[in-house]
Amino acid sequence: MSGDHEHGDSQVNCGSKGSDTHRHKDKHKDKEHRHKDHKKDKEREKFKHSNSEHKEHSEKKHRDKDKEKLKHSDGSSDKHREKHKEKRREEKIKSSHIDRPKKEKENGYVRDISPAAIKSEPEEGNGFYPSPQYNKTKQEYDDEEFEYKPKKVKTEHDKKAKKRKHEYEEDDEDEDIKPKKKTKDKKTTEGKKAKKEEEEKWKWWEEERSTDGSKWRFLEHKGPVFAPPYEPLPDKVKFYYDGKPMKLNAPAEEVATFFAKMLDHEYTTKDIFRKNFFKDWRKEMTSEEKSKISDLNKCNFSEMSEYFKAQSEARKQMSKQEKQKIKEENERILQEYGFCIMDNHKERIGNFRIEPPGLFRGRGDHPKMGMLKRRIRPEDIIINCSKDSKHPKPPPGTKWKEVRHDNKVTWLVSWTENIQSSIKYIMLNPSSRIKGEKDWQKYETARRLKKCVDRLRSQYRDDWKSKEMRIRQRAVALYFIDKLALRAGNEKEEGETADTVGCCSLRVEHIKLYPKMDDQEYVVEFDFLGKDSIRYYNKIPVEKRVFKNLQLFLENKQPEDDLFDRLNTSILNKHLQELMDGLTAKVFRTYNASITLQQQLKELTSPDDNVLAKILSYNRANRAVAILCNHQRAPPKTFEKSMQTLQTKIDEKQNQLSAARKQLKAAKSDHKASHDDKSKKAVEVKRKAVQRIEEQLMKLQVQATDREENKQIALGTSKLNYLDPRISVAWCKKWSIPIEKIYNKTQREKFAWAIDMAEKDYEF
DNA sequence: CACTCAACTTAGTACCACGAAC
DNA sequence: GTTCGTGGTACTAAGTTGAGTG
Repeated sequence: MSGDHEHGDSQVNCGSKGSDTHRHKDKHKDKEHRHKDHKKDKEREKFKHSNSEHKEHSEKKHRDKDKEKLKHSDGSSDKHREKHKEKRREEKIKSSHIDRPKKEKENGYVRDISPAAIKSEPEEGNGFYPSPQYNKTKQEYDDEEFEYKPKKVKTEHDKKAKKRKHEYEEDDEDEDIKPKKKTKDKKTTEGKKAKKEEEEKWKWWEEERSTDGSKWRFLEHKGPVFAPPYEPLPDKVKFYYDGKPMKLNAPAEEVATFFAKMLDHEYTTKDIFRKNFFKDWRKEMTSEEKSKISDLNKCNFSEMSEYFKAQSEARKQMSKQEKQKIKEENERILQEYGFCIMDNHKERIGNFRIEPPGLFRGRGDHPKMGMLKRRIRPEDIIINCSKDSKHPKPPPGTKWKEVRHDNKVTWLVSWTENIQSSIKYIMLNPSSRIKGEKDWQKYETARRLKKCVDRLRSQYRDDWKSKEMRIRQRAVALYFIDKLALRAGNEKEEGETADTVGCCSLRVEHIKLYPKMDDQEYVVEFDFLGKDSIRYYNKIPVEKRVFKNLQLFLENKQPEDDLFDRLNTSILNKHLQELMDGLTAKVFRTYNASITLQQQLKELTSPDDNVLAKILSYNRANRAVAILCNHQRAPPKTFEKSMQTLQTKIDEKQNQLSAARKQLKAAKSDHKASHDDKSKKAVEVKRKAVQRIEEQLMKLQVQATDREENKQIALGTSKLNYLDPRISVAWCKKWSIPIEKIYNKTQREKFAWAIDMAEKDYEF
């Protein structure tokens, strides 16, 4: 059998990302660049998949081949992808991924996600977390399935408003969405302070939601805050071209300052960056400037750069008063522009400042890095607000592009950005009702998935055997999304963005198959750049059937061909929608993240631990999720050093401890000798001292462990976006941990709904 | 379908204010 | 008082999703 597929191994090759992209771990270095014969590729495409027979599926084989299956050849859907590939092949050869600190999943946390892994325990201080869905027993699955019961909101709120059911989806019976008038009336009569306080306490989650698709009924705001106008450089600060000073006109000078400000960033050494910058810069020049300045290498921005450095230095040196003044001014702007009135409530706006002009910095190997992000003017701005509200005024002498009154959307201001021509928005803060409701709903959808995930899993397992290629691909992709928490993976337009992929857009070059690896069978090695060009690297054993399917998918393909050539996110999501209302690929991430947290908390929290140790356990549980979701960060620049100082402290403490112990011993023998009260007291005192130092030491050690484990893991993203906050709240309540230890102020604001409603027995 | 666009969520990083350490 | 280190935030890029269109 396997004989048929042995080519899989040699042929599948992660060629192109090359060592430049992933420079560290030697083990990934072995990739070769094998996209030599580009010209042939196109032709090969035509023939691809021509021999897709498989012994492995011999029973079905006959039915398979002439039908759908392996029905690669009708290829209509392949077509559109072709055009990109050529280019990719060429570019890849030299493409060097931008030199951001490389991050890898390979940090000692690679999870064992083999189905067999039932157990999960942190391993010698070096976290080791199994796949979420497999660390429970079958029994657990069964139990959980129907255990869920909607919980009541705190009783004292019950009378206030008609309660929404906790089950979001079920509350569409009676509609009675009258604005809570009383709030408003009070507000207008009372002072600002009182109003603010009241707003902070507004429990939107106890009110009815609108069901007609409108997002609000009333919306009033002050519009955006524009970037400050350009201030030309003082004459003494000169720009030199080819060694000669040259005064630039304001527009060109401004763009030059953008570059000057980035001078010590390595971005400015990148060819693409420089090329894009120079091209856009020239557009701002007068024809005279344009004719003179023809080579970026002859440009000397250093005086400008020095000037800005001096300025920022001066800013740091400002007196307290000056700083205070600036702070106050910012506060004033915040008060004026940072809030809006939405449906009788004053709500915080997320980003009320328009993005200032500058040079575009994409992430990863972005083809557009260095391009000029142009200044946004009032004429570019679309305002969205209520018809009957006081409309925001454009700055004197200017006009808005448009004022509209669309309550089917949540944004207040939008404009089109010039790099990708995408639309940017000003929206509300996460603490707002409109964001909170959505967030809550997201977790409810994930909980619904929990109820039917078993069904779905057995379904996709069945589909691995389908005779239709598209269904097999869909099923394998879904398996990855579920098991590995991969993102959906939309297609992207080549040349517009960095070359990154998600599940559906994985290419042949991104996986390697190992029928055997060490003591494991059917190992798949993933190595690709995901969102934000963060590397995903993982080796996992998969089920045989998956493995065989992958071999099938890889047949006769080139490294740059799509692994799932008969699948895209739209197909996948349509399928998911049929399986469960509201189900999309990303729900799996939410679900798996949250369920993992819950399980890990259960497993890792020891009742006897003190608060500190419990928090460490929480962080570890959180970390398991971050690892699952591949949330990485650059190790802080000061990491080594700060670890060092911490270690020094620990050593000191240890010395202290042994000294204290000695003293205790001495006191004890003293007491033995004399047996008097005084010596007894001394013993007690010493004992206490030892205890105290032990505690301090432990605290330090916990801190060190936590920090070490966190070196390149970012907890924030999962905490903010994937973990049902009610799990954390419940955990805090259960173990009497102050919520402040888990969520900072901003987070508490965002999760106010959860903090208010979750009790200690909350089950995700 | 394929393709585009709009809207909204998710993401990492730069930077700075603030409190601890000196 | 000054420096140091760090948590919190602001910023904005980069995803996902679904609707509309031809």
